[in-house]
Amino acid sequence: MSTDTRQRLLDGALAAVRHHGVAGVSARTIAAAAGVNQALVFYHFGSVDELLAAACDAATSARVEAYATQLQAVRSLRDLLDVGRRLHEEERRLGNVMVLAQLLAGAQSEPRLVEPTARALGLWVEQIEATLTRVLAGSPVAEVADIPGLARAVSAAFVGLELYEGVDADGARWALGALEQLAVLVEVVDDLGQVAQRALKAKVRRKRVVKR
Amino acid sequence: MSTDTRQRLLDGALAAVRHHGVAGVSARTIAAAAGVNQALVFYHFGSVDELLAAACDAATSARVEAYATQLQAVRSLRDLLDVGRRLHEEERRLGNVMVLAQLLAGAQSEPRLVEPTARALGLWVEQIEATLTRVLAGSPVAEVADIPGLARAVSAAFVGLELYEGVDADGARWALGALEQLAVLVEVVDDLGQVAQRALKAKVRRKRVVKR
DNA sequence: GTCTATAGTAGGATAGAC
DNA sequence: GTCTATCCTACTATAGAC
Repeated sequence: MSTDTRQRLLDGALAAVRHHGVAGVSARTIAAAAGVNQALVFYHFGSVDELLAAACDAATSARVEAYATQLQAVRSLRDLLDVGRRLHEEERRLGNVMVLAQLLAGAQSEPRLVEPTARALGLWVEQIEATLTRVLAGSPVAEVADIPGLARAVSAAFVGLELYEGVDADGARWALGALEQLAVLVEVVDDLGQVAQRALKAKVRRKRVVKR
Repeated sequence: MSTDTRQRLLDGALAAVRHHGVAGVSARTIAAAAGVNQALVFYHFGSVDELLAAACDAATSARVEAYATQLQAVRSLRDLLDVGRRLHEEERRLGNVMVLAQLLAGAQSEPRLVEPTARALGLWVEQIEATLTRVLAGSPVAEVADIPGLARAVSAAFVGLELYEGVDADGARWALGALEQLAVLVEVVDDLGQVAQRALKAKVRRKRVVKR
């Protein structure tokens, strides 16, 4: 059946990227992973790049959707850290972040991959941004933090950490732990009394004025 | 001359990775960029991967050395941000972060690239860690922040940002701006009076105990 | 050390049988 | 829709002339 083969190719493309990286992926390795004939890559998708683009789109939408409800339930920074850690571990286990990292690397010199990878990363950014906005509402941190920018930084950082993990697993775990600990600082600030918070906000505003 | 050709190949390798990515780099593209014959890649380095490894090593040592004195002169967070921004812009202009990102992507499925890329990233981590340790000494932030872990997180994040920049330049700039602004929070905390700082430190310690 | 030439392999893509 | 067969290109790597 056609739809079945298409799906096998989409799955095979992800598997091949996980296993061989962008540098080693080809119509042949994808077809092998999918258990179908090599010519079908071109029949169904036209070219290897277009198949990779489609696979990236499909995989990311599916994963983001799977986490949307969990993220929407997040109300505190502590919740966010819990969901974030679960999300990171699961995506890593499924190899999805790796695929995104590899395709981003490929997109740097393959224009046809730019749009799909940007869109995929954009889907994650969207979710993270909405969640951060909700969680940090009213916090003094919201005075300093540019939340849309922060959501983008977090997304990019996870890609970098994934690549780092591949060459130094201990170092990457260390880095991840440090980021989680850093969130404690935000909690501490949020737990300050009203008076101290107001003083802090004032200080922050003064700094920002000076800075510009 | 031999040493001249070796150098041309090392430079050519970096140029080729910048231009074609790991996925598109080959003995031929490197030789073309170096303006030498393709067979010399194998004569001087044995294989493409070994040349890439050597180029990665050489380039990173050179760049880290070039920044070591500037980083050692950093005494405040404001200094660090200034040097950090200059460093980031220059490395980006030279395309060095891109090379590291591409080789990290390649290393995920090419074991021979693991050691050189880990070492290259390690050189940056070393510098950043030493600088952070110096700058944050005595700050309440040092109570929460696991500095070695943070140095690793920062290094990995820059790699991710570089890849992000390739598919969404505006988003990446936004992210970078957000991270710089976040540093203001640290400054604010550092500028608190003695009493407030002591109170904050105590709060942080309590949090950490609870957390474990 | 550097070049030419070439063997051998892998990949993109298409034509045509089924 | 799927498979076989095939063309063409680009690659790694080496042998051998200079």
